[in-house]
Amino acid sequence: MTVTLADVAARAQVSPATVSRVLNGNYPVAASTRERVLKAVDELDYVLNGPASALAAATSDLVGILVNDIADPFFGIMASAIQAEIGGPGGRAGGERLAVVCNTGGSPERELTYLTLLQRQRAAAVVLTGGAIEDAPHKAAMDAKLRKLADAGTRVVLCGRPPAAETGAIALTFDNRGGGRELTEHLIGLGHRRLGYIAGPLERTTTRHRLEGHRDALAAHGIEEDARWTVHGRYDRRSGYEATLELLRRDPSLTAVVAANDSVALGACAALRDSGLRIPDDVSVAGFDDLPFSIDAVPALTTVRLPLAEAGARAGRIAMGREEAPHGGIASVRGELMVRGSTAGPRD
Amino acid sequence: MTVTLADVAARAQVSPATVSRVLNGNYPVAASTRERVLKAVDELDYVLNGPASALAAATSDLVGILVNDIADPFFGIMASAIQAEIGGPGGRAGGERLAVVCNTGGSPERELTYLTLLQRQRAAAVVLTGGAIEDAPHKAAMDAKLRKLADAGTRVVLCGRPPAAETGAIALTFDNRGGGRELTEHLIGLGHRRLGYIAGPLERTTTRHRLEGHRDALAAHGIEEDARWTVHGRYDRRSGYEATLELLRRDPSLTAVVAANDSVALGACAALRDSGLRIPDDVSVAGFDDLPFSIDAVPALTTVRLPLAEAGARAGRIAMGREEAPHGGIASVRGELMVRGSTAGPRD
DNA sequence: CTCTACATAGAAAGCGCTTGCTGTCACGCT
DNA sequence: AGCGTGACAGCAAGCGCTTTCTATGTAGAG
Repeated sequence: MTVTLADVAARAQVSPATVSRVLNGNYPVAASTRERVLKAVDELDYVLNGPASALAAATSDLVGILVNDIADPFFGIMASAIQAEIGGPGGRAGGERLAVVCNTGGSPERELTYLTLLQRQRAAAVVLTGGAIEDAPHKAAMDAKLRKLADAGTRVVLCGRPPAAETGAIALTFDNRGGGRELTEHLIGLGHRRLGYIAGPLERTTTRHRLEGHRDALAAHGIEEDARWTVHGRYDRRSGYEATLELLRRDPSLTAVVAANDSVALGACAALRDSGLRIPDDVSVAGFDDLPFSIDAVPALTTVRLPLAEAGARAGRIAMGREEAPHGGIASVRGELMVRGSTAGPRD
Repeated sequence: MTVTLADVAARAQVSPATVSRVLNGNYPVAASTRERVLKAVDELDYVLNGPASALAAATSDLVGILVNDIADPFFGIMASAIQAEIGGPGGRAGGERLAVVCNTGGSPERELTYLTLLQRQRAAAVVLTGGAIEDAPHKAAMDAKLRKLADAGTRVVLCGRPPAAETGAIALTFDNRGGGRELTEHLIGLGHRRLGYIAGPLERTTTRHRLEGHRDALAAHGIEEDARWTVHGRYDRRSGYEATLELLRRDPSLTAVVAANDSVALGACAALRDSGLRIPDDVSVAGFDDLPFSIDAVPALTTVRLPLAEAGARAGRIAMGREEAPHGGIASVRGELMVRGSTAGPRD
């Protein structure tokens, strides 16, 4: 049968209480006793029963990380950074924590369900990554859930997601709007006047913010936007490919294409090439995020670098209470424009 | 305070046992009673206490997924597929399970520690992805651990990892050797006779298998390998870049470079370009895995496609007991050679 | 040499849930 | 009418651990 605390206690000739104290190390235990206990633990190959201690202590060492798509490096990088700070094994933090990465697939229901599951596990903290969904009822439900989690003592941190007022959640928000503006301004500065924009899914805050930044830039430079210049799609390569063809169909005179993110931009590049257009000679292309592969595109992608790993690490530390939350519980994280080969002045 | 089962029972005017049974749904409960209970649950906003039920039922709904690097799409894709099958929220499987993605960072200790943590949580299943580490003591420790997990009722599945004999683990192994052989044979078929090989870290089984396949192919065609043609590095772009420069330094007459995986291949491409060499005109390049971005390289990468998502899904189903394990507990998953623009006949 | 104080160790009461076993009805059969 | 039989519902005993409170032994203080 499975070895229990009591077995260890018996073997070490001490009470279960003592064994527990040795294992948790927060109560004075004489060195000799401790040693005896440790020896028994080792000999019996004892492994603590997680659920039992969680129940008794009313705390758990699980930390939830919600991501839209773990197969996407955008989330993978953040998750990795968060997890490193959570201090799974190897982390410097004392107690070993288990990071639970939950893949919502961008679905509102799953987002909520995962939160419930985490609440059920009495998670020590929860980090939500990536943009939120802009649906009033869903947002209300999420906020209520977050509030409840926070009330139950779970630390809630938003990483790359807009603040959720009144929920007690700490927010590290990406300045998508600023990045979008800067990127488009760069293109305008190069002389572009007819810019296509491949946006992400309509209902995501990230999509809206980046698009707003783009439009802000256009407006600031007196460029009137043509409704045909914006196409919505998903945040993936395929979508970028198709959207670009659509854009080209609508207005073949576009001299630049701004994509919702790097994957979309790569798809755009492929579509342009397949259409016989050269980058950046005929059409400039810009992405967003600066994922690792973006520099390997040919030509290398001009994009806005988001400090994914840094933000994730910070979110992780805050979740662990190892770093103070930003003032007001909200911090904006800026992106950095990376100008590379995929953008240049228009031909005409 | 927090709402407990008893509170719900009181409100619904039934015993705690009945509430539990309604919630777990595996015991006959009259429809009217069930309704009353559900109503109370809803009204009180009750959330089951995970640790408590895990303790009482001696089972948990946690499933561990061990990956080397969650930021790497190779693992991200598998993790995503596994998770989808595990049936987190939205999964068709009945009980909702929480996937715990553990990032080992390729470290043996962390691998082991995570396994202990999972054992502590009494995980329902554990899926280990990617190659194993070839260190006898570590392998022994891992096997012992896996054996223990299996004995405790945790289903253990290896996905893309060599079988671990006598541990009771089901293995879905990638045929890295076969893929490596096929890839190099393709190059040889094109006429290449001087092939550089950028291998991964020495201590990984994946590295060895792919390299062995490469050498098998060389041997089969009577090509004597020059020791200078193999360089070891990490499985990342950077490493590929540096290794390629090293390879070029050692033997500038190489006409092809075979990389340990696609990221490395991308780095190799960059290094070649930076060295003024054209791909594939001057040097052919081949990768491995066929990650999504590989097709976007210019020229598109010739590589061996590994059915990551399919294998992950299968592993997930097996872990959930939703699919029968392969005969003998071991199945080999083949890769498929994808010939694209980055390889062509040598110039001379 | 007695008394107080401190450092440890143990006893025992739960933590919130599951489940085997024991009722209790209401039927329908003989 | 009597009773076997299901279909439900409840009782109560834990699951394995943490932690408060209490007991004990020893050392320094008076």
